[in-house]
Amino acid sequence: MTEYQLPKAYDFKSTEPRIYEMWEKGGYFQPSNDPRQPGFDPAKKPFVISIPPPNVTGELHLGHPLFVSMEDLMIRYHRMKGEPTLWVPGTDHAGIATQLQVEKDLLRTEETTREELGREKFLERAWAWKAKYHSIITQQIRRMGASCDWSRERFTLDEGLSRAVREAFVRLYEKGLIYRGPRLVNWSPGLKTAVSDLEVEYSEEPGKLYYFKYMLSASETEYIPVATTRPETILGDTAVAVHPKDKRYKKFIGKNVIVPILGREIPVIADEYVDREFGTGALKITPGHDPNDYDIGQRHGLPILSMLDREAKVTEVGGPYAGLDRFACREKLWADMQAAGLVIKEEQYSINVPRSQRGGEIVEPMISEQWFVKIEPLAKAALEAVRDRSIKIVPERFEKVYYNWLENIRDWCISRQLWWGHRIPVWYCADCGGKTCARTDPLLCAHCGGKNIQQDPDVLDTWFSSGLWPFSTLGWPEETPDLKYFYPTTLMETGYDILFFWVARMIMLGLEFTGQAPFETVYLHGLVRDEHGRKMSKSYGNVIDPLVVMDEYGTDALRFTLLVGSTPGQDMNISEKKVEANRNFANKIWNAGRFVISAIASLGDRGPQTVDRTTTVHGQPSTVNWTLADSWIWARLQQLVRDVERLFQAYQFGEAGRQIYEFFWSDFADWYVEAAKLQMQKEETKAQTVETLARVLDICLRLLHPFTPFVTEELWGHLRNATCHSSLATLAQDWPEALIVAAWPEPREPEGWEAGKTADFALVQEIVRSIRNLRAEKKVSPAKRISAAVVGGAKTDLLGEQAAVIAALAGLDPAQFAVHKSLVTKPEDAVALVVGPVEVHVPLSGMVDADEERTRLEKELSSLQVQIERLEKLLASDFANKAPAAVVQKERERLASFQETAEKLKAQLS
RNA sequence: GGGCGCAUAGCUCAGUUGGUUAGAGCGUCUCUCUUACACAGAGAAGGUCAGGGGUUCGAGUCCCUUUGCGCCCACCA
Repeated sequence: MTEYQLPKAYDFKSTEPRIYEMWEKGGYFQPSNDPRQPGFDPAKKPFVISIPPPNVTGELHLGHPLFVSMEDLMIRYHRMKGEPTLWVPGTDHAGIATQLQVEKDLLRTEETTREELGREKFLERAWAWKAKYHSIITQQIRRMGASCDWSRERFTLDEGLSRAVREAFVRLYEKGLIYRGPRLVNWSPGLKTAVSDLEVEYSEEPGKLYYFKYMLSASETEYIPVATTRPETILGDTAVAVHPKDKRYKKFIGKNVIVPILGREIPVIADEYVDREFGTGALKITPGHDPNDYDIGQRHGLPILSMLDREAKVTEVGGPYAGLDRFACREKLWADMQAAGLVIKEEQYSINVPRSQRGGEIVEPMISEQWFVKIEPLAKAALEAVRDRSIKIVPERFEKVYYNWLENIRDWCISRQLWWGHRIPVWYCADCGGKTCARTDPLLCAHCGGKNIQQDPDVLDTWFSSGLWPFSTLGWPEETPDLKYFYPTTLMETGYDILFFWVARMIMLGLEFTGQAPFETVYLHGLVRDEHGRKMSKSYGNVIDPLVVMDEYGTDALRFTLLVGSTPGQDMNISEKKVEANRNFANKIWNAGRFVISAIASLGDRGPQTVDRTTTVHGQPSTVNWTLADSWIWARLQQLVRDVERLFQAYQFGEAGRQIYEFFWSDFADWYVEAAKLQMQKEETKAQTVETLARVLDICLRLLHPFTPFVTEELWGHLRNATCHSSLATLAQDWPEALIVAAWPEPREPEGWEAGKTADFALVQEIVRSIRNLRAEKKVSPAKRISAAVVGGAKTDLLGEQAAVIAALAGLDPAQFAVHKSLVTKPEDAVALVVGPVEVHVPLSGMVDADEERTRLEKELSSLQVQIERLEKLLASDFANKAPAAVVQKERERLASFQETAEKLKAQLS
C-alpha cells in the first residue's frame, strides 16, 4: 500500500518531460502500420494530418498551442481507435517574416544591413537563425504534448522540399501556367518587394480629399475640377476621364488638359467607369499607380508613367520633385499648386489605406516585372473539389467564403524581391535574351547554347512552397512508399484566417500535381483573443505567453482550456483564470485517481474474493450484489461514452470535453466516490466497489487522454500497476503498456435497465440534497449527525436499501434514521421535507419555528400549484394529441408527481 | 457595396436533428481543514436567452425583421 503514496497535488513539472520522453522513446508517435517497417499492410486506411508548419521566426503565441492541441487530440483519438496514425511535423521558412527578423537582428547586433553584407553572407545568417529558432519551436511543440512523428519532420527549404518546389514550378512553366511580365503589383517600399493581393490589408483612416483644377490647354480660364486622395500621383497622370454622358464635361472630351506644375498635356477621355455622383465627377488617370486607372489606361491605350521608384521616391517623371519621398512630395506639390492658383479646396475624408501585412507601411501600386501563376484553371478544379464533396469544410459556412474567393480570384504574383526563400529556377541569357527554366541548374542557355546565363535573383512566395506541403513532405515528386500510403491526407486543421493563403492553395496545387484533393476534411478553428475578446497585441499588453502559462499551470490545463473553450470556426477568449480552473481539474483527476489507486492497493493481491463473472453487463461483470450506485455510475458512464463518440464524429470536441469534465467531477468524484467510501467499509461490497472504481477511472482516463495526455498517462500507469498487483489483476490483462495506445472506449447500446436505476439514484440524490439544504439553512454543523425519518410510500423498499447511503451522504446518524412505509404519528418538532413521493421528517428540537415552517411549506406549495396549473393546461391542449406519446407521458407523470407532492404538503400544513 | 458571425447569470462562455423548472467556470454570499483533493466539500443568491413579429401542441434552438458589436471580401477617385 505504501508504494502508492502519490503526492497530494499533481506535479506536472516533473511529470510532463518524463512522460513525453517515454512516449517518444517508446516509438508511439510512429504509425502502427508503417510502409518503412516489415509487416506493412497497404490495405489498412491510415489517419493522417500534416502539421501547419510554424514559422521559424521565433515568435510563439497562443495560436500554436491551440492548433497543436486540436490536432493532437484528433491524432490521439484515432491512434487509440487502433488506426494507423501519422502526424507529419515540420516548419516553414516564412520568407518575408523571417528575413525581416534576421535583418532586424543584423541591425541590432552589427549595425549593418543585408545589402552591405551581401546575399551569400546574409543567407548564412538566415540559416543560423533558422537553426536556432527551429530547435526552439520544435521543443515548444514537444512541450505541448504533440504526438507527431519526428522521424518524418520536414522544413520548407530542406533539400527534398526544394526539389518539390522546383518540380512544381517547372511543371507549371512548361504547361504555360506561369508567366512573367510587367504588371501593376502591390509594392512594399520598406521591404522593397512585391507582395500579393492577400498580403495587403486595408484600414480605414482619416485622410483628405484634395480638389483642384485641371486647366484646359486651349483656355486660360476653363478647367475640369478633379478630386484625389493622393495628389502626388498627379505627376504620373496621363489622362482625365469623365463619364460620356456627363453634360458638364461632355464638351471637353477629346480636348487636352495641362498637368499642374509639369505642364504636360494629357487628353480628356470618356469612360463609363467614372461615377458622375462622386467627387467632381471627373477622374484623374494614373495608370502606373492605381489598379483602376491601369485598367482604364489599357482600354484607352494610355501611356504608363512610373513616378515612384522602389523606395517610393519620386522619379525623374516628377521633374522638379524627383528624389522626394512620396509624402514630402504630396505636401510640396500641393503647396506649389496652391501658389499657382490651381487648388479648389481640401475636405476631411476617410480613406481605405492599403498597408503591408508584414511591415505595416503603406503599399504603393506600381508597375514592375514579376512572375505570376495563371490561376483560373487551378481555381476551377479547386472549386469543383469542394462542390462535389471531395473536400468537406468544417464549419460548413466557410465553403461559401471559399467559393466567393476562388470565383473572383486574380493571378497570383509569386515572385518576391527577397533573398530568403526558393530561388526562381529561371536563367536569363545575356546573348539571346531567352529564358531557361530547368529542374537542375543549367550551364547553358536552352535557346542559343550560350554560357552567358544568369539566374533570376528573386525568390518565390512562401505560400508557393507551403502550398505543396501535404505531399511534398511525404516525398513528392518521388513516388515514395510514404506518399503512396499516406497521401491524400485525412484532415487539414488550421485557422480560418489562412483559408485563402494556404488551404485554397494547397487544394489547387494538390489537385494540379497529384490529381487528388490533398485532404478529405478541412477543420477551421477560430482565433484566440484575450478575456474581453480583444486581439492580443504587444501594444495592448494583453498578450498571454503560452510558455509562461504552461510553467504556471501545466500543459494539460492549457490544452484543456483551449480545447473546451472552442467551437469550430468561432473565435475564443482566453484568460488565465480559465487555465487556473482547468489546472484544478487536472488536480481533481489526480486526486480522484489517487483515491482509487490506494483503494485497489488496499485489496491486496489475494484480497477479498472478486465478483461473480458469470454474467456481464456492458462488459463489466454483473452480480446480483450490484448496488444502486454501482449500476447508476455505470449507466451514466456508458451514456457518456456514447455522447462523446457522437460529438467527436461531429467535430464537437469542446462539448465532448465539457461532458467528460462534468461526469468526472460531479457524477464520479462528488457522488460515486462518496458512495464508494461507504460500500468499501462492508466486506460484501468492497471488492465490487473497488472494481467499479477501477473500471470507471480507467475509461475516464481513456476518454480524457486526448485532452489532457500527461496527467492521464501518469495516473494510468499507476492504475495499471496497482491493478496488476491486486486481486483485480485479470481486469488489466488486456491493458497495453501505455495509455497512449490503449483502446478507445467502445460505445454500446443501453440494455434496458439503465433508465430505472438512473431514476432511482436521482431520487436518492434529491433526498440527500434536500437534507443538506435544510442543514445549511438551519446552520447545523456539518460534523453533527442528526436523525431523520423517511416515509417512503411506494419507494420504501428502494429507500430502505439505500438508507446507509442516504445517511452517509446527508450526514445522518444511521442509528437514528429509519425508512417507514407510512407514519401514523409524525415526529414532533420536526421539519418535513417533501421530495416527490417521499417525505423526510427531520427533528430539529429547538430549531423549528412553527410559523417559519408554515411559511416555507406554503411557499413551496404555491410554486408547485403554479406548475400543476401549467401542466394541467398543457395536457388539456392540443399538446396531448399532437406531441409524441413519450413526451406526453413524461408530462403526465410529472403532473402526477407534483400532485402527490402537493397533497403531502397540504397534509403537512394541516 | 456584398457576405458572414455574435448578442444567454456580474464576467467569460456552453447549449447541432425544436420537447421537463436554460447549464458550467470564475466572481459574490453562508458554512466546513469530514481519513482523494482547501487547486477542496456542502449550500445559496443571480437569467422576461438583445427588441419585435411569425411557424409550431411546444422556440434559447427554425423563419422574417429591427438594433448594437465584430470579422471577411470588393477597384469608388
